Amino acid sequence: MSALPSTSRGRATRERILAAAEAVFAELGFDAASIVKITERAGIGQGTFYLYFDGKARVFDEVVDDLNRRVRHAMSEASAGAATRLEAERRGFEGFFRFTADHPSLYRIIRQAEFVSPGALRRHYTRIVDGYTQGLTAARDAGEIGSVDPEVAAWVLMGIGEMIGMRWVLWGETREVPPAVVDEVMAMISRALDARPEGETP
Amino acid sequence: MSALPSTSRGRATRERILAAAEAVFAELGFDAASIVKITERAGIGQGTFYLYFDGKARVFDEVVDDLNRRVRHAMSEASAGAATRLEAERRGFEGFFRFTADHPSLYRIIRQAEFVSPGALRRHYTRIVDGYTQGLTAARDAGEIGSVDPEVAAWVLMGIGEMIGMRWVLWGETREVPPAVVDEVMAMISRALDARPEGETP
Amino acid sequence: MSALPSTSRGRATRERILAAAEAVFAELGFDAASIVKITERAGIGQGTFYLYFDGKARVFDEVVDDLNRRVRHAMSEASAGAATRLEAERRGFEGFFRFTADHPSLYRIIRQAEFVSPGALRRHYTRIVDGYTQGLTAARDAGEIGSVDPEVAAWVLMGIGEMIGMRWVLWGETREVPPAVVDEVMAMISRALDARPEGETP
Amino acid sequence: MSALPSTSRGRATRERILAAAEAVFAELGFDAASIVKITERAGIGQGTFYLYFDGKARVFDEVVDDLNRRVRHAMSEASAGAATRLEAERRGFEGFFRFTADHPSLYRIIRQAEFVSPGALRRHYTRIVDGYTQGLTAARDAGEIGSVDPEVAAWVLMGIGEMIGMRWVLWGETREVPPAVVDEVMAMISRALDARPEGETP
DNA sequence: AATGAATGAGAGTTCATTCAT
DNA sequence: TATGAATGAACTCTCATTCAT
Repeated sequence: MSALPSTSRGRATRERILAAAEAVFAELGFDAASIVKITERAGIGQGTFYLYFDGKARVFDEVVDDLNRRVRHAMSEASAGAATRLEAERRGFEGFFRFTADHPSLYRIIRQAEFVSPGALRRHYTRIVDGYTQGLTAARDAGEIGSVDPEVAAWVLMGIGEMIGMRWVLWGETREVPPAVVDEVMAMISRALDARPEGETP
Repeated sequence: MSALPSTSRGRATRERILAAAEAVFAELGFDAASIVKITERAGIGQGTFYLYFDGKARVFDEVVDDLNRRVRHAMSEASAGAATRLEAERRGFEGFFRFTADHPSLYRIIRQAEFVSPGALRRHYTRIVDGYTQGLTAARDAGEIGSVDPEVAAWVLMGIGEMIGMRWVLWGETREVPPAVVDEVMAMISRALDARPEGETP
Repeated sequence: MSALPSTSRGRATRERILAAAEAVFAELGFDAASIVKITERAGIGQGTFYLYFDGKARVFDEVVDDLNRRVRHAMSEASAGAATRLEAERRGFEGFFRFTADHPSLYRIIRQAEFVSPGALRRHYTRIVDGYTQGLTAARDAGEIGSVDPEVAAWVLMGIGEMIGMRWVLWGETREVPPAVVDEVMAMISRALDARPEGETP
Repeated sequence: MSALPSTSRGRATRERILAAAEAVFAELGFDAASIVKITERAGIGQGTFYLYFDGKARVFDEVVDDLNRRVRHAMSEASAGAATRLEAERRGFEGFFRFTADHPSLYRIIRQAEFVSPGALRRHYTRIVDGYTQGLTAARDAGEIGSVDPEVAAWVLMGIGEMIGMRWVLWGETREVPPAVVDEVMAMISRALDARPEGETP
């Protein structure tokens, strides 16, 4: 039975466990990650772990939720203040790629989520997609893009982001998506969405 | 040290193990899948397993390779005989979705590959993408599509296929991608690739 | 090192722990009973426990002693004022059965005593038997019963009480020894002790 | 999942585990007995244990059943060939005391049964008592003893045997019930059952 | 007098792998 | 070619106890 810590010392311990867990999960994967490894990295005793979490699966859930929150924050931060939807999209993508580069753990951890807690992967993607869908709906209503189905388009964007990030950030030599590739991708997305050049009306 | 079987009986045993392994991996994931479960489903003794495979990770590798071969076969089968590149693309996608629906194991198994044998996931995607790249290069040279970068476009397509398949085949109620969604996706892809209407020259 | 409490608040805390421990031991047994469970039921912090007792085994000892004291009290209360030794015996048995029915914990806890603190079980039985022995010695000297060996007879009575209580109180449907059974048992005991009818001299 | 051994080697291993478990349970009690201690004494690996038993509680059950079978066998062996019921009873008791002296484990193990597997203790006593009940019923019908209720009498005898055995075999200095005590007890039982001297008719 | 966070030893259990048959 | 009994390292998790506050 894990309890929420009531002292500031307890709160600090909890944070240390969470951070250690994220690192170990990213490095070894859920299965190979053991409580011993997590507590060792957190610099605490094994028993202490169970004071804060009910088990390995529970920390994992929290780590996933945490990453999800942070990646969405990074994306909305990045796209804030963009003039057009397309510009927002581009900056959002760039924010996503940057976050991926800084936290390769995202991919490694997220991809295991499905087996650990059913629905976690879907929840993760859906939360991000929802943001896209809202933006695309607004853009379509404003005439910035053609009459695409916002939900379908949102999942399409999600897939593109995932795969491009994986290919160039995770597997590429430069650990970042080269500007030329971003340009190419954005051009394709722009056409796919039937985006109007700035100021033009349909 | 496992050896390739020389008798037909041996070959049959090997196949039984492979099939059992795929089923068990799909059902339980790599880690929860145990040799006992695999051998029990294959109807053989535990020791027999090691006559054919050097360990759990090795069967897993073969299962992944096998699935990869089969999904690519399904896609090329489906797109064979299409008049245009876009038509081929559409049929390929449909073949991919169908295979996914028939073998949900694909997603479940592939996603674990990364932690089991490093590079397996990348190899899987790269093989499929290579097919796309060749097709797109030919299409571009033939003027069927605009002057997109074939490799970037191929990864974009891969991402779209993955995510749409996951969203509608795995998580959708109908366990298949609704035709309307396929249409919408194909329309977006068509625009993204700057595809010329049939017979038109740039 | 635990100390006897000097304040009334301390004394109250000690009692709360003792009561909680008895309940938890009866419910779960010595081993499954944990300090956390005991302190939770007592409504105190874990550390507080060690202010009053040196460890789990020590509280257990006190609980056993306490139960022993209470069961002997219940028996002597019940038999007080009986005219003959046999009547006293009958009432004592009835008191014992009643106590057992009210505190099934007695059996459960006593039976574990042996492994927790060596000698505890023997001490428990010996204390009760001593009471019997005294009574029987007096009865024999007064000619109320035949010339049986008081100690042997006392252990015989102890065994009968234990087993009859277990059989009918613990395992019986009515959770009490039916009067007919008590009658039958008392008749057997009466004959065994060669008890003289009231007023008769040998 | 434990399986019955199919080879003679397997059968031998199972026996070794059972014997080791009985010894360790008797020495340390159920809780303090650990799988490591049992397997060490059996001279096998820890994992091997689980090939034959599903867990600690299961071996315990088998050990209890085994002891019960053996004690009943010892008692019926001892009383076989007795001329009268009372003689049979005496010899049965002596057999019981002897078995207890040879296997002090009986008491120590049996007494824990209740907490380990509910009903085990009751089952143990009931099986022995059933034997008594049959004998007493026959004796009553043959006029060897008075018209006592056989079931009540049987539990009374069970209780006497238990307590006398505990007091003199387990806790006595001689580790056996002194003949004088046996005589005294048998005299009491004889009177309690209203046993007729041989050849006499009621 | 009271607390509860922290600990680490040890519990039961699983499983990939080996090897004598 | 096939077997399955045996293994021991490693796993998750519990808990009596300590101690700074």
